[in-house]
Amino acid sequence: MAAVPGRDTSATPLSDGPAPRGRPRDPSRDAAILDAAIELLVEEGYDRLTVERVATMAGAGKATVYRRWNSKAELVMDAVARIKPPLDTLDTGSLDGDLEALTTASCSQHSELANRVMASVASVLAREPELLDTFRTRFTEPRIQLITGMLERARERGELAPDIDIPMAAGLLPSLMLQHVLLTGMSGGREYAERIVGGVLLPALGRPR
Amino acid sequence: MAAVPGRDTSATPLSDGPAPRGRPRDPSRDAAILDAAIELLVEEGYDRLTVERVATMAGAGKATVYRRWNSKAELVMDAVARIKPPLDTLDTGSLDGDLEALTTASCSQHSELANRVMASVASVLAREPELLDTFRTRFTEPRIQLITGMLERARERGELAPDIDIPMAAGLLPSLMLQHVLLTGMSGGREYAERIVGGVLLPALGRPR
Amino acid sequence: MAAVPGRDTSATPLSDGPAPRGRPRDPSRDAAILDAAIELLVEEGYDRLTVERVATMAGAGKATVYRRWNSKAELVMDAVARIKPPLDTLDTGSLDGDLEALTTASCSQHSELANRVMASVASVLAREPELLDTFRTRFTEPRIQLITGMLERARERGELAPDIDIPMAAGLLPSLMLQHVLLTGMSGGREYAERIVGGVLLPALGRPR
Amino acid sequence: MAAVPGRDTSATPLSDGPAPRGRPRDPSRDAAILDAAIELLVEEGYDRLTVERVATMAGAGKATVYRRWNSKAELVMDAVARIKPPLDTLDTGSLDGDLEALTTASCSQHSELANRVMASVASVLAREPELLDTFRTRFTEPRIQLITGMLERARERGELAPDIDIPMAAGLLPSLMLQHVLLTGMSGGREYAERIVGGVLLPALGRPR
DNA sequence: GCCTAACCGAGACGGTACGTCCGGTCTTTTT
DNA sequence: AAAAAGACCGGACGTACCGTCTCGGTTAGGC
Repeated sequence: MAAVPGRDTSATPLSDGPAPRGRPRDPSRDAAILDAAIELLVEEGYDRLTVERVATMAGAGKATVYRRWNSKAELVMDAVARIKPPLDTLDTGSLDGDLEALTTASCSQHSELANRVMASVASVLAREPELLDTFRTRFTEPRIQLITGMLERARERGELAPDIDIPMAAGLLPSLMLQHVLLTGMSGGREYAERIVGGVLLPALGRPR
Repeated sequence: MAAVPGRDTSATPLSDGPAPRGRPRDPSRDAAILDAAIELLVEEGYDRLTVERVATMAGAGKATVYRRWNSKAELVMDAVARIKPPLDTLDTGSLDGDLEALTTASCSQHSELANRVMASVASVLAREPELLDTFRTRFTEPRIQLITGMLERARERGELAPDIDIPMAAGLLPSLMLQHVLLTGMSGGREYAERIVGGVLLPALGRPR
Repeated sequence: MAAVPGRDTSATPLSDGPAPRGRPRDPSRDAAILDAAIELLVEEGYDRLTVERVATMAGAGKATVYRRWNSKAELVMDAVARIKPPLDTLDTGSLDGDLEALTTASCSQHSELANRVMASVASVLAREPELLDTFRTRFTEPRIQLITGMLERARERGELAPDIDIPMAAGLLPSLMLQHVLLTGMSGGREYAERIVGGVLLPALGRPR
Repeated sequence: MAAVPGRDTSATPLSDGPAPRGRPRDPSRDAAILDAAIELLVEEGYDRLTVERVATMAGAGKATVYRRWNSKAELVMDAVARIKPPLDTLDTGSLDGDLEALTTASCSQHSELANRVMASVASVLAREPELLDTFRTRFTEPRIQLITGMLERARERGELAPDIDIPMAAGLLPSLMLQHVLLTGMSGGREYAERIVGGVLLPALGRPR
């Protein structure tokens, strides 16, 4: 597999080359820089975030940043990819239980942050296909996969009609939550998540209202 | 109604004050500048768009731009607000007919452009509540209103169950289309719009699949 | 003779053309504008003086200024030319008396102002030969002529050796006074003028110290 | 001695402070920028000179210019101060020899250039006392000092009457040469310099014509 | 235990866009 | 037709940021 886009790992190759010489990179700088990037991204948005400030906040020099990432865009993308989904797995044994857990997760502070970041970053994605790919692979798809898995388990248990369009239904909740943050600037809260699940998602899954 | 945010109309007040003195603003400059802004926004994205180039393309001076808008962000926001929805009304007399027209409109080149622009602009909206407001009032809500109207007419005709969550359902199609553009960089095409309508929207409206 | 450079008199021709139609120019605007120009020139210098401010101070519009002068430089030059020498004639009947009067005039507030203005305007003169000509004809030469006349009368009275280089000697006092203002920013005062006359001018005229 | 006004030396202190950190300023940029500034100043004059062009000619960025000087005015002043007098010393052993050398120097191309630059810059000096001070200290006074020294040596040798006003006499030649350039736009040439020395300076020094 | 290469923070470098201001022109209404 | 007012184009100013480079100083090996 190719090297992960958005990250310059030239000095710390996985496949050991001709033996690394010189002082090795300080791995603690990575975390410090990415944390600072996330913080600024959330507080200020993509275009107010400056590499200089990220470096300063991380107690690093600009060169240390650019040694690891080729551009501001790649740095930010990598920072975003670090945001872990709120739930790793989502398996309570029943669709109703899973949906309950999903509802809770969808309105968590963590999810709101993810949505804000997504908004910040949309303009870059729109013109950098490579970064879009990184972003999808490392950020969006894991989240969608969570719901897709949930729905597939439900189908296997016979809780879902066999003709439900699972990939589409899986995108429904995240998409509407993102839309809401984009258009109001605020999280919708648990109330809003419940309204989506009850009013739109369940009917779309062929469940009675 | 209050003055529209994102636009400096100080020299052309709607409510005629103490008689305007001096040379009036040339309204043709507004159109020329906004058109240039939209063109650049679509071609280059928000942060590659420069005010200088917008002005030059419009055959205007930078001062003429900044006399009307206080910043690049406000200019762009106003330009976006000028994008008209592809359909002004959507009334074929039946829900099925309306949905057919909506499907067509949702995957039109025009809608795709609007979604791309929305992506370009999301990062600015995220940190400027005033601009977000302008944007919602003049761009998003008219679009949502179109679908809301359609659904309300359907309900009046008895084509919809009375307990359908219309506002939520109205956001469904645009939200998923935007999501798709954001995450793939391409329009989904008519195919994708049909899949949303058939697989998610109709069920959510309580219609048989 | 050609029209005086630095002044656009096209609408008030000396040689009566095809009879002037419409509203005649308001001659009071000329004075108001030139006065404002002088004031700003002295207070702020040539490059901080703006035509806008001159017009506003004169209670005029910019067009009224540009109808009369073709450029800021010409306006300023014309304003400078309006500064009258402190003494029109200088004839007490004896060289000593004339020199006394000259000394007094040379350190007057009026002369200091003229020198400041000269400093302000030097940079324009250096690259606009036409304006330099206007300036010499209407400002510098009348002043030099005053002293030249004084020295010629002295020679006729036999108070001067016949081989004195009168034009050169005539420039001596103004030149050193200007130099002083240029290099110190302040007038030298009567003391300084007396020192020039006694220590340099009189000896140069072949008079005993 | 205090820091030289008109120059931001904050990053290269003469008195070594707490050890300089980061990449040191490239001294070659100073020279390149100042040379470009002088060239443009002579060719175009003060107000046609633009910082952008200076930077481009020097192969520098605007930031590099503004890191060193706070404004165009300070940059130009510093550039002027770099112009070296055509003669460092002036000592032939006799007053006549020194005067001969001075005459030659006074009508050199170099002196004319200095006078043109002085004219360019006079308007800024008139309103910025700090810059005037820099200018005097680093440009005017060294030149005057040359002649003052010459006259003092002559006095020691007994070639001058003891009551000659040396500072005043020292200013005579440069002042009249500057005046000439200012008022004619051309150098007077050797002829004019000789006329000053023979017709005004020598008599003022009490020497027979 | 020293040598050397690559790291580190700091910050200067070339380039480019921002938003402001001014010169000179043009277009309104009013006189 | 001239007046005041002020919009118009063009272009310079001084600031800020991106991505690169260069300092002095540090931290691993390899010898």
